[in-house]
Amino acid sequence: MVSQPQPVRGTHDLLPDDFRRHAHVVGVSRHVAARFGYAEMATPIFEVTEVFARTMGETSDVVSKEMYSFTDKGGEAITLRPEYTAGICRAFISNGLMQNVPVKVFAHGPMFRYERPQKGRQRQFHQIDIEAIGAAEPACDVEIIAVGHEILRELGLIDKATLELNSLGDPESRAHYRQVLVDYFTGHKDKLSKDSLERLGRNPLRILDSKDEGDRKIVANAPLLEESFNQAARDFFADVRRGLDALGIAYHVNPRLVRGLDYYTHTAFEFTTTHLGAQGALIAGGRYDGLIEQLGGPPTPGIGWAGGIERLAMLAGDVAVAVRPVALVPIGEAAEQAAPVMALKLRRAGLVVELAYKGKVGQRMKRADRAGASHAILVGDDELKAGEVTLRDLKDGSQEKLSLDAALAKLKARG
RNA sequence: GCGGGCGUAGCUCAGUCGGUUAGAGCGCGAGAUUGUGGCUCUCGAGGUCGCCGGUUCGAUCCCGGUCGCUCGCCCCA
Repeated sequence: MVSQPQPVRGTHDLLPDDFRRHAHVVGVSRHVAARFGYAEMATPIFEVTEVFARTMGETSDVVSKEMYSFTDKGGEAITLRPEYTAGICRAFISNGLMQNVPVKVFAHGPMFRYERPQKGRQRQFHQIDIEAIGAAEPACDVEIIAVGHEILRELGLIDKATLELNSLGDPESRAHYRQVLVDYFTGHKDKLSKDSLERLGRNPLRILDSKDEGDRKIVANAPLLEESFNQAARDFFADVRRGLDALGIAYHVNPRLVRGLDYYTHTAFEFTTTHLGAQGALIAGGRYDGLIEQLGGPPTPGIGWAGGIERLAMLAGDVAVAVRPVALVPIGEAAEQAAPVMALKLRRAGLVVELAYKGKVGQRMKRADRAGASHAILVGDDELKAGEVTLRDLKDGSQEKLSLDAALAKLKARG
């Protein structure tokens, strides 16, 4: 036997049951987003590598080791998108959308990161994404977080999630804090873990998040971010918290919450869960006021978040099939000929019809049952001649003879 | 990229202290029931025991490698 093809490591097929769960997450998100005034859009699945390299920071893990990059036949450096934000910001610039601010959008689709797969982590995975570009007010931060909160609520996951909140301050505050931190940790250089020593040069804020025992002791006495805040940063964060309080959205201020990507400022947040092993983040995002400018656009504030569809779907669990079908079971030559026409008529009327075209009557009924049909419509040659069908309720086994139109009316009435 | 665990039927898993025909449940197919599904009973199909190599008279079992999955680290949705 020839060796059988396998999916590429870290990729997965979405069989109908999986797909239904995914579609449910996307569907709920889309509707909630629409109610908040976010319009759906999409950008290409790949971009010029520069788009991600410039926005996410050369030193971030995503850019330095996780990108699916290749050179196309025209010699262009291309990368499969590892996240949505950069692409949407690029689209904002390319399409001159600065005329339309604030641009509030919802998007979803596959993302690609070359990582070691784990539970809730794949190389091709899917995200829902919300962005509000051109809004600098804390009210927008509150709204963005509220969208995520509502989505989790409608998915029935709000009890499994915690909102972690922090502020990284404005660029001035953040830069100041970075220096303070570097100074502090440099003083404890000899006691830092190897990983954190690495972070010191690359992304010192990350050390705050370290899981290493020794690091944690040093971190415990580290200067706090908010001590570096200027008045503007302080006021902004207070406004965001007030807004969340007003909406009754519970959160936990976590001073150690820092984002991996360089472009974040001010509000940073994560809806986390303890139900997915090492992968806690369900939805994560924050404000990125300098990003558009970094990409070559005009100075434009922005804020957004991304949510992992696989993770959300895993937690949300099974989703029932929306509509149970009706099985049309022809018996005999003439009925077989007539059945497709009858089925089409029912389908045009809006019913979901499973046409049983194989096997003996018993087998056809068995298939009807397995397809989850609520009713079976049996048509024999004699019934056909009489202009009748037998409508059988598969739940209680009751059945009656009536015209196809009458059966249709009855099924429609039941919904 | 680093470390641990695991790969036996479509699925969930037994099993062989290394020995001839590798099992169960579920699912699938046929029949009991030639115009009636679910329940029951009978029968059946389906496996190079992940792959390659080594040790051995003999390997699904032991060893090495490899691929895949999984858990954790890094990082992230």
